[in-house]
Amino acid sequence: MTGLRERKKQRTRDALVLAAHQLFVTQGYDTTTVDQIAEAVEVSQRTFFRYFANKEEVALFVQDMTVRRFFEGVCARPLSEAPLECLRRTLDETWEDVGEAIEAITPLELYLRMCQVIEVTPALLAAHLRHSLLVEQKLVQEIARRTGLDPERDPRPRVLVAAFTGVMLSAGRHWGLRDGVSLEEARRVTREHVEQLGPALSADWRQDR
Amino acid sequence: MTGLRERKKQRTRDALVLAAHQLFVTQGYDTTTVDQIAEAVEVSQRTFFRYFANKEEVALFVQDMTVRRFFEGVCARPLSEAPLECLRRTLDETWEDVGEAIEAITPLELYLRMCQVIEVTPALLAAHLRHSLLVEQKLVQEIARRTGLDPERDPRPRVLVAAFTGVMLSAGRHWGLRDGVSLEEARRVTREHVEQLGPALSADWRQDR
DNA sequence: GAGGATAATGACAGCCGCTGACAATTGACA
DNA sequence: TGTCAATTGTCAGCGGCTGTCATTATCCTC
Repeated sequence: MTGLRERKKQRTRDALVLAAHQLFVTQGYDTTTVDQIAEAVEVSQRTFFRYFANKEEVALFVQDMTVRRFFEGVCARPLSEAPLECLRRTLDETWEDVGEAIEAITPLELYLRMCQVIEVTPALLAAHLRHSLLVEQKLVQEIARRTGLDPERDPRPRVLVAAFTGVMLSAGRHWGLRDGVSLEEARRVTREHVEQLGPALSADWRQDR
Repeated sequence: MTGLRERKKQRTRDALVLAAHQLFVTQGYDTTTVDQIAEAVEVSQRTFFRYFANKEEVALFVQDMTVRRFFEGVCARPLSEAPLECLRRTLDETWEDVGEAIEAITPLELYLRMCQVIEVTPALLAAHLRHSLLVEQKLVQEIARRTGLDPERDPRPRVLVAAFTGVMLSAGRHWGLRDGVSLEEARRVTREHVEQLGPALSADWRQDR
C-alpha cells in the first residue's frame, strides 16, 4: 500500500517532530534554531522547510492533529443531538483516541511538556490561537449544516462555536500553566470549564458552586 | 507640560503608524518592508525598532488601544452590575470614545481598512488573537475582583470572559470580512452577537429568531 | 534488470526581520 | 555655555525563510 519513498518521508517527518519537541522542551523554542533540528535528524535546513512551512508548524504539529480529530468527531455525531450537546459529547468521547494518536508520533509526556512550552512562548501561542480559529470556522460550517441554518445570516452557530472554543482554549491554558500535567487532568479541567458555561452566563453568581 | 523632545517622539511614532497603515492597506502587510516604512518617515530602520518591538506592533497599535479602552471601561463600572451585564454595558458605552481616540491618530476610514487587512493576514491575525488573550487575562482578574472570587479556584470568571471575548472576536471577524465597513455597522454586529450568547447555548434552536 | 520519468534532497545565494554595539547628534537643565 | 542624558544613525551579524539548480534516490515500464 505504501512505497518505500512514502515510508521514508513519514519517518523523516516524525523524526523532525520528535527532535524538535525534545529541543524545544529542553532548551526553549526561541533559542532553538532550525539548523539544530535539521542537524539532529541529519538533513539539510532546506529539507526541513520542505516538510514544515515554518518553525511554528513543527511545534504545533501534534497539537493540530488533536484539534483535527476533535473536528472529525463532531462531524461523525448523530444529527439528533443539539449543537452544544454534540460538542460536549465529542469532547468526552474523543479523549482516548487522541491519546493513542499522539503516542504514535511522540511519547505522551513529551507532548504534555510541549503544551506547556506553547503556552509560555508568545510566537507559539499566537500561532496556536490562529490555528484554533481555522478549526472554529470549520466547526461553524458543520454546526450550521447540522441545524440547517445559513451560517452567514444566522449568528447562532458562530456565537455558540466562538463561546465554546473560547472556553476550551481557556481551559487548556489553565491546565497547561499548572505544574503537574496529565491527560486525565486535562480532561477533568476541560469538562469542568464547559460545564460552567451556562452558570457563568447567568445573571447571579451568588450561590456557591 | 511636554518638552520638545517628548513632542518630537510622539510625532515620529504617529507618523510611523500612519505611514505603516497606508502602506499595509495599499500594498499588503507581507509585501511591505520595515525599510519602506522607515524611509517614508525618513528615519533609519533601527529607529523604527526602537519605537515598535516588531512589524506587527505598528500594525496593531491602534487596535490594541481600542481594546485597552474597553478594559478600562470595565474597570470603571459600578460593582452592583452582574458580570455579564457589566461587559455588555461597557461595550455599548465605550463606542463613541473609542472612535474619537482612533481619529486622534489616524483617519477612521484608514483604520477600518486596516482592520480588514488584519483579518486576512495570518501573521497579524495571530498577533491580534494573542494580544486579545492578554486583555482577556486582565479581564478575568477584574471580574474576579468585582465578584470577590478567587480566579484560580472558581472557573466562572475564566469561563465567562473566555466566552465573551470569543464571541466578540467572532463578531469582529464577521464584520471585518464584509465589504462595507463602518463603526456603526461594527457596533450593530457586535451587539447582535453578544445578544445571541444566551439563546445559542440553549438546547433547542427550533424557534426562529 | 536496465532505462527513463519523477520525486526528494543538498548546496548556495540572497532577502527580510530583528538585535547589539558604538559613535554622533540633539534636547534638557544648571 | 557647558555638561549630562536621551535619541538617532551606521554597521555588522544572526536566524527564518525562499528560489534555483545540480545531484541523488525511488518508481514504473519494458
